[in-house]
Amino acid sequence: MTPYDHKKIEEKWKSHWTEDNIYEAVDFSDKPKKYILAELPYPSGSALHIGHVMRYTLPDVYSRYLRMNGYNVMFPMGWDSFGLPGEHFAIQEGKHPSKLIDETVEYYRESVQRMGYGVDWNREIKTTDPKYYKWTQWLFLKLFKEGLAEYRKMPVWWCDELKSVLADEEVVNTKDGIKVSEKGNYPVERKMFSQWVLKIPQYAEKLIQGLNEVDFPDSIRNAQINWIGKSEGVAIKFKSDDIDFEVFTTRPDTLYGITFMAFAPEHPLIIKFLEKTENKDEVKKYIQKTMNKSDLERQTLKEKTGVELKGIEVEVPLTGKKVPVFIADYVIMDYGTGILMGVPAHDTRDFEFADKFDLEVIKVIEPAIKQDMPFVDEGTVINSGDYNGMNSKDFAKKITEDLEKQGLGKPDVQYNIRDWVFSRQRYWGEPIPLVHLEDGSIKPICDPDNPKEVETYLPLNLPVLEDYTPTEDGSSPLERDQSWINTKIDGKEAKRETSTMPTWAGSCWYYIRYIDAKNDKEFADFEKLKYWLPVDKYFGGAEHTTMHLLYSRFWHKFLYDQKLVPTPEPYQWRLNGGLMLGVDGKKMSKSRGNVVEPMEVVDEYGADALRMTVLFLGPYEDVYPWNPRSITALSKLISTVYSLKDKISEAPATPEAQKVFHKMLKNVTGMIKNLKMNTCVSEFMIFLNSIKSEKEINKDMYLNFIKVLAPFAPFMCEEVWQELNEFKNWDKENSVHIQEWPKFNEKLTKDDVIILPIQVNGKVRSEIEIKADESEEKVKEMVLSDEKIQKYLDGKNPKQVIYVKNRIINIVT
RNA sequence: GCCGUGGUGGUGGAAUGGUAUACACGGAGGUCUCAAAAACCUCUGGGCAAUUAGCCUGUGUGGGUUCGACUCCCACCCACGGCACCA
Repeated sequence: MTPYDHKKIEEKWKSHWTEDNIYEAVDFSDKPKKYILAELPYPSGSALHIGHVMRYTLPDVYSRYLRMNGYNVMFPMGWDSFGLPGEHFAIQEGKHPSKLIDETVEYYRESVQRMGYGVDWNREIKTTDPKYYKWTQWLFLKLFKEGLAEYRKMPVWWCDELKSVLADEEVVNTKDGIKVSEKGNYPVERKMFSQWVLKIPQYAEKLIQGLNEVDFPDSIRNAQINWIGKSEGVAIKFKSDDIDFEVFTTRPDTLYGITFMAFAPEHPLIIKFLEKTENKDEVKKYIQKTMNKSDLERQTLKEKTGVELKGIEVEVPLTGKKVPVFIADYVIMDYGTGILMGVPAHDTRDFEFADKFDLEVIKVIEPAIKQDMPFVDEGTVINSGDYNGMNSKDFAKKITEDLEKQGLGKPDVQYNIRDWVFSRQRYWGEPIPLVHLEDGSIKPICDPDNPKEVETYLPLNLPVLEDYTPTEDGSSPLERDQSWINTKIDGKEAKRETSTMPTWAGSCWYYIRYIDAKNDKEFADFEKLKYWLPVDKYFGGAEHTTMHLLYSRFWHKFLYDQKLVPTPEPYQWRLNGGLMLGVDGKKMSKSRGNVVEPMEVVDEYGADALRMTVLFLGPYEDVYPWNPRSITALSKLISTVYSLKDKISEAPATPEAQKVFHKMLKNVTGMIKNLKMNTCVSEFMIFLNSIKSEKEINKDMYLNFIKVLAPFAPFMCEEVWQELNEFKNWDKENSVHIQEWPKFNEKLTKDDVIILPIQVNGKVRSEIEIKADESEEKVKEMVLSDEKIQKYLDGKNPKQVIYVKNRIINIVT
């Protein structure tokens, strides 16, 4: 008996598989295609970490299963190597990112191979490779050409700790309502900057509608819809003497309840009102005070503040009522028109404001059941002229029509989603391929639709800067390289844009590049895209739900409109993976000392054992603490299977062994399809528990088991497969991983004798042994004559007897 | 507050409306051993009872549908995740 030497065996097969690229995905193969994708890692450590192992193992098992079932499977891998994580790692290590990243990628590739992931290495991509980011820049130029990229001076989130601006999505709320950076939880503040934005709101509707075409879990669908934040309502025209403006509302049915109007302090129309108002100084003072408030103050502010524009009135359309005008800090400038109609009776915030300023409250909707004000649900319309008595929902439609007829309003839709801040004043990113001319105009460095220009001017290489660290004032480190900045376009002096793109840029389209990774004429061949798209199954992290997953859908929809991709959605199906916590049940971190290094685990127990361990934990999407006992159990399982090869014989399997095998095969075949890998592992254990003490094990059965186990424990299974088949030299055609998945025999999965539980009034009281598929009559007869059951019947006839074939019988008395 | 997901032994978790707790971890006892580890075997939801049986109870709480409910319906409680002065 040879003990299982995981180190030697895993190293051997890793080399063979990689050298022969046995997991190659073939373009235009006759086999049906499956594109299985897992989010690409950003290399920012010494190797893959345990989170990656959690994310990649199940998709790998699944794609191996598909490959063995006759599919042309693509399971690619690449490196999201631009961006803050890599740059931070470089600063920390004191090395230049351009050097460090390549070393890091080597380690990552090595650890992916050590885990046994079945990747097609011909399709490997790296977002920092100029051959790759040439096309990232090209895509940006396409967006720019279509008016979806814009340079704008605007308030953006600035994080002093990270020395970087952040997109809305990269800023999160703490429990106390304070805004911090998503990466690292550092405080952020609003600052005015000139930034590049991508107009994702233009695709808001398409991004919502597209969710109906794909198979995403409700949690993800819901989170994206929530983030986009669609509200349907009416834009209503208001008037104050000669000043006209529009207000967005979702509740036109409360029009008769308006008792004031409120403007955001930043609103540009206020200047016009200032000339007329009686308390000009007071108003100016209020605005100044509000604007000077730090974001922190405004965020945590409990009480609403405001000031009345004395002497100014606004006329409410249809009703003709005149109402006072306020400036209030609870009105947000960038939502709707930055103005709201105050209906205190039916809006909690307006109610609070009216209460503080002692304003009139007019109830215009009567709830079915008496309730305190403010009442925000539907009810019966009152105090609204001719409309009284209607249901408020119907009234909303009616008044919208009436407003529209009189030219006083029209249906309108508003979205919460904001323009995506796309530039970063950091070194480690794709340079934005634009130049600024002396007259202030901005030009692309080439026309993306002119192949010759594209060939000449792209990629715009990132210059190698000795000092790449971020600047104190938030300007780009690229400004240190004057020779790079100063350039000429059409003979005119120009300065290059010095901002770079955010981490997200490269990952917006990487799944497209895998399809045609080496194309240097275009970003990808359309025919190949037609074959491979959409991604059939996409695995990733929940943290990307409103970032990468939304951003890449946005780019894809744009590309679809440009007829550059054949499908309206990139990903047909999506599942978010869970997390591995430390032994203590807390988030892994170096300071807590609870980090599990997967490569150390592989050294000690082998990759197969680690793979099985993370699969056995439970469902893919859940969060688990690391259990060091579990790895020993699964490592034992691997050794057990390996040692069983010494027991194989040509003698036919016993009927019992056959039954256990085919049951296991049937169950696993069904479960793996549904990605229930944890119960697959249980099935393996049940099978092994039942046969491991046999003196002899039938060779065919054992080899079929090895095939089924191969996606889970690829190294050990390859070793056993090669040995028992007596393949002397390695030939990729003989790999266990491209063998056909064994078929189970339905007949052999069925028991001949069944222990049938007997219930009396729904409670199990006894059981009898019956032949499988015994007639109902016979079963009933046997059951009713059962001694124990007779006791429960007490001489009476049962009212009803329900027999579920081969499963259960219930006697109702 | 709104939206979503979930709540099963000491722990991770299994269960097309059909014997709840498969499989594993942990625990208890045993075999082997001078001893320990490893390995193997038995037991392991709670309670009553106990040679054997047997009985009661039990999937967050309270109702309902059903011969039968972890599963379906209604109400509530709790945990986690997303959004949030979004008009």
